[in-house]
Amino acid sequence: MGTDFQVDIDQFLPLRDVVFNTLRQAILRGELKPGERLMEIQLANKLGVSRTPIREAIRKLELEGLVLMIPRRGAEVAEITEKSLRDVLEVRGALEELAVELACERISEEDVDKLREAAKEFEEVSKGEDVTALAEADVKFHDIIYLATKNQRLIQLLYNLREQMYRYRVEYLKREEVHATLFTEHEHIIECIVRRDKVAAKQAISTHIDNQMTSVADTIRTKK
Amino acid sequence: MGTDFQVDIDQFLPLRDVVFNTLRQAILRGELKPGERLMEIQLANKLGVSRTPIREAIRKLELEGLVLMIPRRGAEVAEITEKSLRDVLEVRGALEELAVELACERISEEDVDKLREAAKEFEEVSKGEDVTALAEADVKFHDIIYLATKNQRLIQLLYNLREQMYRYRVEYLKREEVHATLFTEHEHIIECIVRRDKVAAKQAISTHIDNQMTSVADTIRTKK
DNA sequence: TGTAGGAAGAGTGTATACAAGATACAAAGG
DNA sequence: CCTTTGTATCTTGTATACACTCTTCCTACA
Repeated sequence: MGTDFQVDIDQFLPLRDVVFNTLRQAILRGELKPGERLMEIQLANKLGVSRTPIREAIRKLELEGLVLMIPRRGAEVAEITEKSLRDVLEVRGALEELAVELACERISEEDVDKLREAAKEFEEVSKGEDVTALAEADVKFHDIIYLATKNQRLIQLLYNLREQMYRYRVEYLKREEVHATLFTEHEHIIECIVRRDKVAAKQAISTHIDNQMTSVADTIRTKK
Repeated sequence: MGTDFQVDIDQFLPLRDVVFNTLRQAILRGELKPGERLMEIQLANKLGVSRTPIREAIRKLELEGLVLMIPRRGAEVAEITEKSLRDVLEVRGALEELAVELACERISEEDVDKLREAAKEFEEVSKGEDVTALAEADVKFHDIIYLATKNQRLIQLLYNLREQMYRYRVEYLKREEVHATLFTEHEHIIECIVRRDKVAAKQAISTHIDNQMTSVADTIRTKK
């Protein structure tokens, strides 16, 4: 009886981390636009904290390359150019290939089943209209592969690189004609992993990323 | 006539960056040992600054994974396990392969010449006893390849991954019997790049990294 | 003797205060 | 009319102060 005392986990997160996550999301989702200045007092007032947590959050954003520091002028949101996105995708491609390769070696039968489920769920969701849900289903699918690598450093880098493209990934998924292709690609990737066929798996994931690259490049050009 | 008034650029480095670099070096070179606590007041006194720059530096070290944050207890130097180094080397291997592949496509004739020079210099230095100089010569060689990729994100990641292994790399280079092998491998890599032979180049760099992995794993085991 | 309780100390988390550099604008001089 | 200089203001960089938590150790009581 009585209430379930569920602690709000955010309660225990230091403010700097709350601020960091907030700003990071805002930048990746395009709410804070490239070139926009991040002024400490202004942000502090807006978020209802002091300058200290703001500054500490900005230090992390700085190291992540999401903001550009100008001496004695503060931080501004880093520009995202087509070039910089291409750079990210090149790196991501290589690491995704590594990931499926390692997954072929290390994935458990259980996780293969999870992978099949995730692919199925992706197909289901793709029949609807909810692009955010679709993005999440896609994330879920790829996460299983990432985790199967058992390489913590790799997992962290892939999470990061994926988030860097959040905005553009959503644009990509808005194009309904790609949904079927994506599903087929997912199925193909699963097949390769089941057969533990590294070479084919790398090929498959590489195609998967290349398609995204082309689409993202288009999106950027037309949006500019 | 008159003097060139050249400003000391380091004069303008914010203290947080000085502290960040200092702590980073200390950790990577093993002066601050894994598990050791980084206490703010103590560090502040030692470095003659206040807690603020210390804290901001720690935020960056945190994001880089060099320190582990324990809530309300502060930062401690992250453990480096054999597993975590293997993880780093797996990732580094994949990115080095990407780098030579891109270098094959994008390197200029000029930079190929520089590469030859750097290899020669490495050979020269390897005749002496100065391990630090040898490490630097090796860095110089690989930097030329990195820069040839023209991929800023990749370059940054490779710099970072390399530094994470500074300690172990130096141990590796202390073993004189590997010097000749290294030189041969460098020569081979250059050949492949000159022929613009991506596949062979990837193979070559992969061997190069694998050798390091084996040696580093040995070093860790014996040191433990 | 062992354990519970509490007080003191140490250290982080957060806020604020102070210093100094950058910017913008206005006024003065050529 | 343009340039230059000075001043006011804004913002960052750094230091310090305060609050709160966790640990530790000592004491008192069972």
